[in-house]
Amino acid sequence: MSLDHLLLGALREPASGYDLKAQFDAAFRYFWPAELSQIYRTLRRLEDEGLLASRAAPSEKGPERRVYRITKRGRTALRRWLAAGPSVGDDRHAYVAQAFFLDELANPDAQEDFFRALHDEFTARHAALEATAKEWAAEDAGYPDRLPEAERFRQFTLELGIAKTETIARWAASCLDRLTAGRTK
Amino acid sequence: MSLDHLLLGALREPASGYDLKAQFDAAFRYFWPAELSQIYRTLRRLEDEGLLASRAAPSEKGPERRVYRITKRGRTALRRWLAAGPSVGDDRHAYVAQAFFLDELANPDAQEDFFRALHDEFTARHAALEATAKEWAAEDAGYPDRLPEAERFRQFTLELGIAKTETIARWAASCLDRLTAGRTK
DNA sequence: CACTGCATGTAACCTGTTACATGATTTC
DNA sequence: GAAATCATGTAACAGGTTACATGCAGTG
Repeated sequence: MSLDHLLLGALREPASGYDLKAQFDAAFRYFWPAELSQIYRTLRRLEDEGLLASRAAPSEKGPERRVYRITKRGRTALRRWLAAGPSVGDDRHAYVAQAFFLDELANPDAQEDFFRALHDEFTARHAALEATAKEWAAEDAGYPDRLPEAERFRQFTLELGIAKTETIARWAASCLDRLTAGRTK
Repeated sequence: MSLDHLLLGALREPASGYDLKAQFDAAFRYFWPAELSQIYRTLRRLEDEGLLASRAAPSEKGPERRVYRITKRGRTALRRWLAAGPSVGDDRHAYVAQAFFLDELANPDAQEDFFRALHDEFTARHAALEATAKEWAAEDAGYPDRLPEAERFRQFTLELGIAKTETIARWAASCLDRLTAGRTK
């Protein structure tokens, strides 16, 4: 049910499904991607449940927009979700499973390529998040301390992304080192 | 389709669905949990596709077992998956989304409780993985270097789990510090 | 005889992805 | 007039969860 609550959270400011998709791509992508079709479907359901309300609004360009806002009951549901404490679900990481079975790839070059590719991927993700942090730093006075409350929590989540991608990239590099060390010895 | 390949990987040694569930709970839980009902369903499909073969076998206790083994085509599919390079899917972490909206919880105590709970959770997970590493160290001679190849890769995945849980626990502690610092100031 | 562990499964449901359909407005 | 962007949706499918059903064998 997390998509429900993400939409409730995002709709503290009124927005259309299309707007929300943009927000997901820009800000939520790293911890909760979502497709437009799913967003629309969920918005309608949340309205049926009374957690959202919508009205039609003219668009500056293109067809009519349906703009959603959160209701009191929606806000209550959002707060209840937050107050229930962190919901730490399951991890599903196919690349870890691949690493687990990598001895099946008897060729040492292929094994090394695997960890090299992982290292490159997470180094790139790390760099992208660092770049975002720099943008935020340039925009907000008082960064990174003395931020307004909402920005502070957003800052926290960005920091986690940076720390995690760095950890994974470092791990991949260390695996690669040990694999190549075993060969040249 | 990752569950398919996890089962193929696990079935380099023949096993029943029930055995596999035990293996998922013991070893794969941290990167790919799976329910029995899903395992059974998938095993049957993989047999239909010719990637697995099964035979009935008597059980020492309880009803007859259905023991699966991987076929040549299955092994090829497994190798192809590994050789295709790391498949880095999407992350979906509800607790990060909660942190993102945590300003909605106006009460500072509740905000701090959130990060305290996160810290405790990941510290516990970290400790559990460290304990597993110690067990492995006690069992395997030549740990942590000079391990047989298969064990080495399992060791790598365990290390990643340890490093990631530590990173997250540290991040939560740092958020908590900054929240409390802001209050007493 | 009840309980626990072994062992296999079905059915209903929920969530998320992919492909497709529709149509308006602005830009080249 | 074609392409890009805005904007909303439907349908089919894939993957995962939950609840339930069945039945054997050993233990207290």
